[in-house]
Amino acid sequence: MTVTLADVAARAQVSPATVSRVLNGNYPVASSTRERVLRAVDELDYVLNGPASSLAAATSDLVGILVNDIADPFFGIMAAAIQSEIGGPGGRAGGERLGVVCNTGGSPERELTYLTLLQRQRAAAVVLTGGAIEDTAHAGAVAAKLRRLTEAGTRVVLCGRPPSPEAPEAIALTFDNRGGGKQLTEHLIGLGHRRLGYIAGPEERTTTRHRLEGHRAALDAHGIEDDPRRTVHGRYDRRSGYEATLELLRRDPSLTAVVVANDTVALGACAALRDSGLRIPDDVSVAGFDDLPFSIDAVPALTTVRLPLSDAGARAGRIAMGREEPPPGGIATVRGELMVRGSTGVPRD
Amino acid sequence: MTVTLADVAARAQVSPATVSRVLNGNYPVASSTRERVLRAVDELDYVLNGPASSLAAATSDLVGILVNDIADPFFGIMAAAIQSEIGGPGGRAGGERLGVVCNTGGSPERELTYLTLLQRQRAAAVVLTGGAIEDTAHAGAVAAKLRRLTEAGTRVVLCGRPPSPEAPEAIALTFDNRGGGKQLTEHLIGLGHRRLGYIAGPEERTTTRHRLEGHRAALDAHGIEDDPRRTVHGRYDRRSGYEATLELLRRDPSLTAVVVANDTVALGACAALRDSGLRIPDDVSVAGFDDLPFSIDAVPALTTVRLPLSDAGARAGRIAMGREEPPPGGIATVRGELMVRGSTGVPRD
DNA sequence: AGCGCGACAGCAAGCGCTTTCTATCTCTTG
DNA sequence: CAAGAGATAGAAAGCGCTTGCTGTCGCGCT
Repeated sequence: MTVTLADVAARAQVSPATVSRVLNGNYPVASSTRERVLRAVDELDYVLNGPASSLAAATSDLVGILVNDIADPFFGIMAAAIQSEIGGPGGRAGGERLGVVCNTGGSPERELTYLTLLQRQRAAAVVLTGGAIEDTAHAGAVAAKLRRLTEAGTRVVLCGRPPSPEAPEAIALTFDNRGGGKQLTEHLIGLGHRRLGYIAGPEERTTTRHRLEGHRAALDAHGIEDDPRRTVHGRYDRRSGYEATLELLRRDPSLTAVVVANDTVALGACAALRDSGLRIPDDVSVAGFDDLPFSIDAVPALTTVRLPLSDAGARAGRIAMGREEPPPGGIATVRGELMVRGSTGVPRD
Repeated sequence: MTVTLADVAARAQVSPATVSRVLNGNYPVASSTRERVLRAVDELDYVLNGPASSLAAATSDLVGILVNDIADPFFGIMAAAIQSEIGGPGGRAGGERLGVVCNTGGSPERELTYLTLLQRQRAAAVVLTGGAIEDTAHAGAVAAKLRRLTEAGTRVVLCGRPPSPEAPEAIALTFDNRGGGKQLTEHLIGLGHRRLGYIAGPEERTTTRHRLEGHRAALDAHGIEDDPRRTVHGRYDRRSGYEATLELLRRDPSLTAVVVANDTVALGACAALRDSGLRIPDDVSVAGFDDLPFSIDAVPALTTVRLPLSDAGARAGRIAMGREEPPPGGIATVRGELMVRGSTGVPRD
């Protein structure tokens, strides 16, 4: 048998109520009593029964963090930052919460399932990270779930994800993907490039769309025609970047620059260019996005847009814990910073 | 008020017991009744109360995954694999479990706290990944916790972590770090290197120690003296690799090869060498460990030891779910595979 | 001296589910 | 055709905790 509150109470010669109060510290208890109780807890090696506690108190100490791909440092970094603000001994005592990260793998069903599971656990808060899927039905279902969660007292925070008009209660910390994409392409145009390829992420994703829109806005602003054949979609992985680059090169060998969905994909693009006998940036410039840790180690180092992943995550975590005021209007835009490095240069000839 | 089982029962005109049985599917229910219940569930948009359910059933559907650094793909990849086997809609219906990853940040206290939190939640299983901290007191405390968890019916699996003699109930899938380290150094020795630097991970970590032991075993086997000045310890990050390399070079500029704790650190080492005007592998060969996705994109591509992170994680996940037999004796060693690539070559002159 | 009040401690009523034990009812089977 | 075997459904007793409500003191006031 495991030790229960009652066992501790018996040992400390007090009522279960008192033990509960000592443990929760939300009610006056004489210090002598408290000590007696704590000693008993220690001696019996008592561990609170979470489910029972959550049931009785109608709240739990779970905080869910949804990520699209936990193996991707983009999410890993955010998740680490969020979790560090959420609990365990990282935060100060009192609100000892269990920050749990759930990997949706980018699948709509899994996203919904996790949300349900979290709702079932009566989570204290939920943080959704990264781009959303742009499917009306799915977006509606998610919004409905978020609304339900909010109603049930769960705090909902979006981190690096655009606000949902259908779930306005959710606090949103959005990345300025459009602005970042624009900066990147403008940088390239400024260097003199006119024939730019674009390797986009998966379709139907807000992140993909926004970055691409920024790119197009830049082209447009400089009167460069946007040839649709110069854009290729793919997954957010290295392999995809490799293949997309080959495809782009096949379609138009005269490209002088390639703007890529993110750094991971950009690495694949670089590999494809090298394997095609092209030098970076002499023959083709390459630009990534996110500024993940390894990007500076690419050879040449990747020009990219740095997103303050860690800061944004930490802030989202604090908001989720109710430890920081939400931004006015419930929405804040987080900007990226253009990092010009060796992978971009003036076009050949 | 949120919807309860009783509400559903009323609506479906059955008893709460029947609703529970329909939901759990562990008791015969006439299909007409089942349908009526399911319809009611749907109409009322009912979501089970997890804590109540866990309390009554004395089990929960939580599975904890402890990682040292969630921002590190090494852990991210394992966590993704474990989680994919654990639940959400990834697995087949029935065992819908919430796989939650907890980031200890390599801190002993956080590790223990998370273990307690999971114990409190009456987790169904716990998977500990990555190297353990070699501190007698802490190891003892962890072992004690694991024993308690096991006693309480929580399945405990170690993935990429050596078995603990004090907690023999835990199933262990260990990486052959020693063997991998040895292979790497032997490869270098085979190429003709005699003055090898070694950049180790943090001290007091099993992974660090084992890889280093493998390195030394190889040196020893070939009669090469192990000059302690050729070994530097550091953290598992890029920065640390950069600094350690500079230090190594300062101590002995005649080094012709550097064996590094892992790929991330190796990237930093490469950067330091480049910044020092040394070519890889012409002047100095570099070898990493783990074969993370970006390692092949380093220039030159990193020679390293590939660990089947994903496979091992998946297997650990299945074992944790009781869906696969544990290895005989509860311990299995997972070997790495030497990947020879461009970053290692014959020594100069 | 009599009261009121603050500071503690305990009682007991749930929280929403699971599950054992029982009660029916419908079929087989001898 | 009676009786035992299944197949279903319900009643009710918790699971271990939290918390509103009741005491019970001891003490400062009037």
